[in-house]
Amino acid sequence: MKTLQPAAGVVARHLATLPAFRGLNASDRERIAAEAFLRMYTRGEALFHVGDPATALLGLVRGSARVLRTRPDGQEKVVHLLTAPVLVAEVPTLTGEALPATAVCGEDCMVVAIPRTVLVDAVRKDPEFALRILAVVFDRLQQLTRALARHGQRNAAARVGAWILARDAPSGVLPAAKKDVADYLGLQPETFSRALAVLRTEGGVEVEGDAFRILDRSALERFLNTHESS
Amino acid sequence: MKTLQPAAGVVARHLATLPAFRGLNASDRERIAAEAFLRMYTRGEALFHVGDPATALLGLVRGSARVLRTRPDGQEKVVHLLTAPVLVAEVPTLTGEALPATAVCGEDCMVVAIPRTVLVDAVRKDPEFALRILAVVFDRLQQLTRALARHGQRNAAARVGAWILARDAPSGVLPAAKKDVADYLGLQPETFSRALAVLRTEGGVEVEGDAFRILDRSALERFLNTHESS
DNA sequence: CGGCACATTGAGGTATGTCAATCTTAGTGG
DNA sequence: CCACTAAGATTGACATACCTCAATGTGCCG
Repeated sequence: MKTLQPAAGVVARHLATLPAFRGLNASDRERIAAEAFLRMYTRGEALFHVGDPATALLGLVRGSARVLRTRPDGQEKVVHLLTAPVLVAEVPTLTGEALPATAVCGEDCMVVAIPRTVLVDAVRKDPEFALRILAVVFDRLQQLTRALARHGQRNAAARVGAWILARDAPSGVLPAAKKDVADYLGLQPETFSRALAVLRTEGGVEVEGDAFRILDRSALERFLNTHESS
Repeated sequence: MKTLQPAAGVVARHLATLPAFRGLNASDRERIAAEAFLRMYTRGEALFHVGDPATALLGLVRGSARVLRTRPDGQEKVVHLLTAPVLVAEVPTLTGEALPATAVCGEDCMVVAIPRTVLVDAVRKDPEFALRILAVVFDRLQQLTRALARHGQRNAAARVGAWILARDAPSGVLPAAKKDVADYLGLQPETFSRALAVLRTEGGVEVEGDAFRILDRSALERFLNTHESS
């Protein structure tokens, strides 16, 4: 990890890319940016570990990361896949709780770190800002309940297909190594691999390395509909 | 659904049982209570439906309910099991989003409904209150990520055992019909039933009807440890 | 260029889903 | 208050999708 001292305004520009900060007026943003830090992380480095005090809200402005939860038996499960721009650890930072999970960079990342005190002040001064943060959290809750509803549901191929469709982009790059995406979807790497093979032949999806492309969206939707139930 | 006109102070007393409102000082609580409603629902009745506008925060003060998410194919999945006292729909109420799920009473319920405007005012006037709400939301996020991490993990019996252990009570009553608990845990009713049978013989757990009791906590923990992996 | 982690493909076992029949419980109405 | 009815719970038999183990292929980073 390396902390940068960027020119004034640079941090503010990065802030502006983040949800919840986009809606802020420019002067408030600059005020916050003045007290924030810019940090660089390298692939594989941890943004934070379970149990760490939440000293700052992190805005992931470049790169991607995975959030891991450690189970009693020591195994780790991917519970989130993060792609910039996105907020991380906003809730524990506000409530003062310890961080409940570990986050690891999937590639080199740039992060805007906003110290807890600065964030809490911002919420106190501007309740609307608190509501914007809540909107972000709401989104996260939605995603989680969706993921939960999806889990154990459908066969592996349909689950993967639904996830690709939910990415809402005709083409793109997997936000993590396949084994981590597999873990996130609750599958073994082998099953994930086979599921992709099925989607290639029947689902109108092209996958090469970590790049994917939806060749035939309607074919994919049809495939999902014909594999609705478990 | 039936709306009551209780004596002054009654609503305030119910409010005081709810997380996030407990910490409020008495006068603020009374002010909010004066503008809140008390509602009674009967078993099987819906507290709200997906897509409804979130007009009020609901404080479930008596009874229990299940929160359902409808999948594209029309099937429903239990994503939360609620037991009083607990807040429902606080986030969409604050952010003004539509309700993302449906909630159905598992038994007769009593609910304190706090109109959106009253809640938003309270948050605006008292940032500390906003943070307390965030703490509640944080808890929910935690539960969801835990549930997600648990899902697809371990065999059925271990998953059920872990859930019972997480209830954190030596004995109690299932918060919903077995089929709904099963659904919540991502299992078929039959599998759930068999899992309970295993826990009875090997896990030191007694189950009769909807009542359960942990006869031998260490036996249960040992059982879970020996069935760690999937 | 070499080593290692990841990805893919194959084969086989098993836990869980599915279908079906019986038993129990709770809610309804006489 | 009791009998009736329907929904839920349980148990068994069977099918299958996924996990596991293993071997090979591929790409990336040092």
